[in-house]
Amino acid sequence: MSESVVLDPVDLDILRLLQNDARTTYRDLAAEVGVAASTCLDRVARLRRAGVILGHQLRLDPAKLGRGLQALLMVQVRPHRRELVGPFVERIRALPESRSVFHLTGPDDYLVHVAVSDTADLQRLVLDEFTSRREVARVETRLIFQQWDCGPLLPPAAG
Amino acid sequence: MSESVVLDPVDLDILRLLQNDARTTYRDLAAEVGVAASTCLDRVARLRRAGVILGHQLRLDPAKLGRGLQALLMVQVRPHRRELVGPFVERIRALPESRSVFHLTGPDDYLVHVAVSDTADLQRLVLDEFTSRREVARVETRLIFQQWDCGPLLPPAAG
DNA sequence: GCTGAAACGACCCGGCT
DNA sequence: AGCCGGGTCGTTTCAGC
Repeated sequence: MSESVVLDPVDLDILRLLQNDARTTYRDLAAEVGVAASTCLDRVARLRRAGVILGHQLRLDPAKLGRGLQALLMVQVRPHRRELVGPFVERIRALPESRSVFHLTGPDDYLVHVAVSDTADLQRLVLDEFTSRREVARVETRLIFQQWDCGPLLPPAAG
Repeated sequence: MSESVVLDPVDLDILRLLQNDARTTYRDLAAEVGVAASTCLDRVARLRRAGVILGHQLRLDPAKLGRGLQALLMVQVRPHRRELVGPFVERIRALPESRSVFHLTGPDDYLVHVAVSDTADLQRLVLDEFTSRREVARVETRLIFQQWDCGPLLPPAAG
């Protein structure tokens, strides 16, 4: 499923540029990477088919949508068995406050990134949707002061 | 900076659809939400100007790029002063392995989401880029088994 | 906010290296 | 095979209503 794909420098340039702005036209792309526009089209289609490109996503500002407070919830689910954690994850994913969910190694089984209106909203979320659940053994809440996104995700230098 | 913006049901529908596929054409968008294509264009431009829409991003599969292992690093930076943490964050952001960085409340000051090739690569990253730094007091590494993205980020129901 | 028309970009195809 | 160039068609975009 996740076999590595052979990517030449042109592919990497294309990905690098599209990571900055996924709406860059093939014409501009072509001018930057030094091939014809139609070739860019072919390359992108190939990367899409190969599963390297998963999709185009809109990045929104949570604060502008009335969700100015973000937090990470570290959750222990006990007992940690498939028939319990499957429904748990699906319930959490369906919450409008959830942004992403991680299943982790370590003492905390899950980490949930949430965006809420304020601390009262956060308290409600934690109490009603997490600690009230029988399978949730423990929740630790960490507020997010600030978040940074990092440079484009690209393969190791060695190729 | 992050004042809330007035969004009517048409704006919300547009955001909801674009979150699913940011490449939906204005023509299709218009048909779905029940306004003219040019109106959709105006709405999106307005949402962009208002800062609700931050940008269009390509979602890539880290595994396909030779980064099949992801982890969260919880980092204590001591002393936790501006002149130390500013450069620390910038250095971490510049690493090709970094995906995002969070400044948090709680015992761990920073959480860093990284994507690496394998455990050897992760060990190298932790030893060379984190624990070897004087300002890094402690690093706790949690592997990511699985990650889920959640539904579209939208305002609280009350509107 | 809609309509229609002009400009623009995406995309397909046939030939070329 | 992969790359290019042009032609066609759909989309975006803007002026006027």
